[in-house]
Amino acid sequence: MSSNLKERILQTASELFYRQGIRATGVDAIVKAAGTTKMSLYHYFPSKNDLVLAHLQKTAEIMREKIVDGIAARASEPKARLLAVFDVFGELLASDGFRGCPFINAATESAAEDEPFRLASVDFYLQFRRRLTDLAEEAEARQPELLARQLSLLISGAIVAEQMQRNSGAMRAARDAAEILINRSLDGV
Amino acid sequence: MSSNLKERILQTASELFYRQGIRATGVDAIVKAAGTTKMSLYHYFPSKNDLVLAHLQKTAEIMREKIVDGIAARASEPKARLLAVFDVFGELLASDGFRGCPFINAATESAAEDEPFRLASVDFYLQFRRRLTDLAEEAEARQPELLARQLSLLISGAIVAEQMQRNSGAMRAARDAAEILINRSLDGV
DNA sequence: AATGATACAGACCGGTCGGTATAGTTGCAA
DNA sequence: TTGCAACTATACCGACCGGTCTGTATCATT
Repeated sequence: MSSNLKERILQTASELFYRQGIRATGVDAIVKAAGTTKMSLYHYFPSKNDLVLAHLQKTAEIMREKIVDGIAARASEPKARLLAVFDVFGELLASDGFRGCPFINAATESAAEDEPFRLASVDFYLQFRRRLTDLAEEAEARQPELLARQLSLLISGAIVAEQMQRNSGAMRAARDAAEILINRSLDGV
Repeated sequence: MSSNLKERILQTASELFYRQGIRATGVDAIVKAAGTTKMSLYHYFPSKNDLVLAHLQKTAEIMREKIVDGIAARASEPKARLLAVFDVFGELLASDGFRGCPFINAATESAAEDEPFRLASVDFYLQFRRRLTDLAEEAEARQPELLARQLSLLISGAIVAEQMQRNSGAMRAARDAAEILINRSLDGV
């Protein structure tokens, strides 16, 4: 049985990293918010970087789950499932603590090209696009890869737009555009 | 005539802010790279925040110029000018030092909702969308605001996609999608 | 009663942060 | 030649950074 202190530290760190940014969140702040001590934190996570990495991996898992479940709960037909992705994200963008995509943010905060948690972010992004490609193939799109890439552009764009300005209806506009692109790619309309 | 030391400091700071991030760039690093001293820097810019603000304003002006000139150099017909925007950005994304959109990055780095340089970023974003709306109106799009917003989503999305993975052809895919949306909005095809 | 794991308490390290103070140097104009 | 402004040089400030240190309290197992 894994320690729940470790979980609590990771949970607290995740929230702070997402809310304030990774660089902007000091180890002391995490320790204080989690109600523990530095020694305990460094017992479970050898360095801040390891903690960041754990945060990104956990977040990736949660996000994947939310997306998959959200799609399944909304639609079963291939074409409708492609559109459901936008509804899932629309809900995420509308939630209170929304501060943009954790992975885009992390990639932006990491200066160097090869920083470990930059790779984790890229990884999530590629996996997400892969998932969209699968959906596009199931829907028998004419160019599944192209369609998936375009839909992912719309989603990423809407995320950063909403991060700039809340309640701008960005995801709604993205969904409308997606509908056109999907129809065009499926029926040639 | 304004001092060229001030210009040199601002220029140096701009490069470092963009290349390494704003938070990650210390005042000492700027001073050293510009070959001057802290006292001179603080003579022209009362605080690092003022320097950041000046950097964003200058960058915004340069970007606006590049976009306007780039469009004018490529097309004159309203519809072609809408598409030319994507070619302009395509060139920017392909340039060597590309590290994403300075304004998206700045907005991501600013934790608080009301940080001054977050507002500067939002401002540029809104002005850009406004410019797209003007182009869409000139092209007699049926819903100029909606079309402009959707095109801006594609562009923002392509920027962050390219930031995650270089030479991914994101802007090309965005352009293809844009063509479909534009045609649809103009001719009802 | 002794052991070992878990966690807490808090001082401490070298280094960097943004920003300031004081003093010295240059070059140009009256 | 004097004076003044632009600029340099450098030491310094308190605060914070990530990370390590010694030591102690708790508690279940043996």
